[in-house]
Amino acid sequence: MTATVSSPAERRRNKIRARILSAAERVFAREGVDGLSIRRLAENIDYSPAAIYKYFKSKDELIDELKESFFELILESVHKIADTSTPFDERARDCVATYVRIAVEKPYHYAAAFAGEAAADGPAPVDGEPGFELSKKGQAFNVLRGMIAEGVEIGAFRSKIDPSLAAKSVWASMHGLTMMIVHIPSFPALKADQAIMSRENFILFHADQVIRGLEMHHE
Amino acid sequence: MTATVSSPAERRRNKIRARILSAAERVFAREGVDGLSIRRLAENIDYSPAAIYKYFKSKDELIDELKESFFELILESVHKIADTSTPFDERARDCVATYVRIAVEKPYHYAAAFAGEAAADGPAPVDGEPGFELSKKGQAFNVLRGMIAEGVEIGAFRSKIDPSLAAKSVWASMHGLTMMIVHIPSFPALKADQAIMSRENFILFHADQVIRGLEMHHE
DNA sequence: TTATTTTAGTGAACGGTGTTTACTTTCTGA
DNA sequence: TCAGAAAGTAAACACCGTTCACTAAAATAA
Repeated sequence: MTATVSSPAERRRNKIRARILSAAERVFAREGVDGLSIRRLAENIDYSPAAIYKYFKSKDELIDELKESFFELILESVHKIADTSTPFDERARDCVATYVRIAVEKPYHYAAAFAGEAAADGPAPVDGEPGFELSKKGQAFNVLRGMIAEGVEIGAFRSKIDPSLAAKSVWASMHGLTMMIVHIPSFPALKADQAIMSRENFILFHADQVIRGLEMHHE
Repeated sequence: MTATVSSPAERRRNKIRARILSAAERVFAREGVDGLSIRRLAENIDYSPAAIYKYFKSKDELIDELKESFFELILESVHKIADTSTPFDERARDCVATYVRIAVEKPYHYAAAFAGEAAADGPAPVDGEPGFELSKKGQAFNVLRGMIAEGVEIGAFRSKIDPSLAAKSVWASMHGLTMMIVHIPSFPALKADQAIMSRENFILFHADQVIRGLEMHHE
């Protein structure tokens, strides 16, 4: 279908670019941004350090691509669940829980995806700013907003809720849990004299808690 | 009252240590952990870089002290509100909102306080592990747990809630909002066609949302 | 007071980082 | 075929945290 617009040279170039990225991905997933140095990376793929700069403007740009494709993974997974036909409550809970689960599997990716922004590429786009809607992160946010709008429509959530606003609040809450788990390996450990809750169950508990904040109160 | 256990030498030493810390604090608050280099710091206070190591074992140790005294500030502020006699609902909301406000005033401190842990000093202590109760972070957590326990006692919160567990969930939610604001300067921006909510109001909205998750549902 | 030991502070170096520049080689399009 | 672009490199620049051998000064013991 798609005409082969790429020349052989171009294809070879993309292949090497991809090889660099995949080598970077391996190191980054295991050791994070500090463990990944241009020099080590270059040695891994048998190039000189300077060669990397023929393919990427900077280390930041390289890592940005890793982060973006990581969020693509999250987006796919969440989308898959959002499109299910399971009952709304369950679906909503699974959605947010999945977000956390995937993120926790690649802690360095997730942490870096947020940590880098303030310093680097200038202020990161948020909902309502150009660029956000296009980013994978932005698309994931839109899925979340859609679900909340659906909840309001079917009467599960309070009617005065603004989906955009609520989505940000829910996102913040799930982001917080994720960061906690990512940064504090033993989270959520509990005192010896109390019932120990597994991480998986805590994720569900937290998701329930967050969703409950949106629900109708029949008083 | 307190006997002067410190020799003149010791006092002078502490004074220089404090001068190093305060110079570090200034740079760190403005430029974060990456902007603060031992070499720059040494130049600021007219010492050689090596001199710093007579007072601190490593850069990490120095920064740990900045983080700890930052959380002392948070703890103080939250404690002050928790001990008020204002109505419970309001008090709870102010408590969590204050946590976010203080954190946002020193974004680099807050981010570093969590980001550093996974890599550096070994796994950070959580509730139930030795060391946590003593840290300022741990003490702040205990204030939060106390408030939730009070809410359960007076019947404002669902009775089946375990305060320790719920406190972790609430903490995660507020942590998430804080991180969002810290990392994404324009958070929570909204679309042009929607009502724009100020950061301050969003913090309160989020706090309400989180607390609502704990409340009794009268169905 | 003198002799000894501890402490404060330093300059130079080690091994590491991201990045740039000047240069050569290789490939490609006309 | 041949000019020009692109791929790749070695060497350097300007940083970084940290250590080590060393001197000078202060505290302690005799």
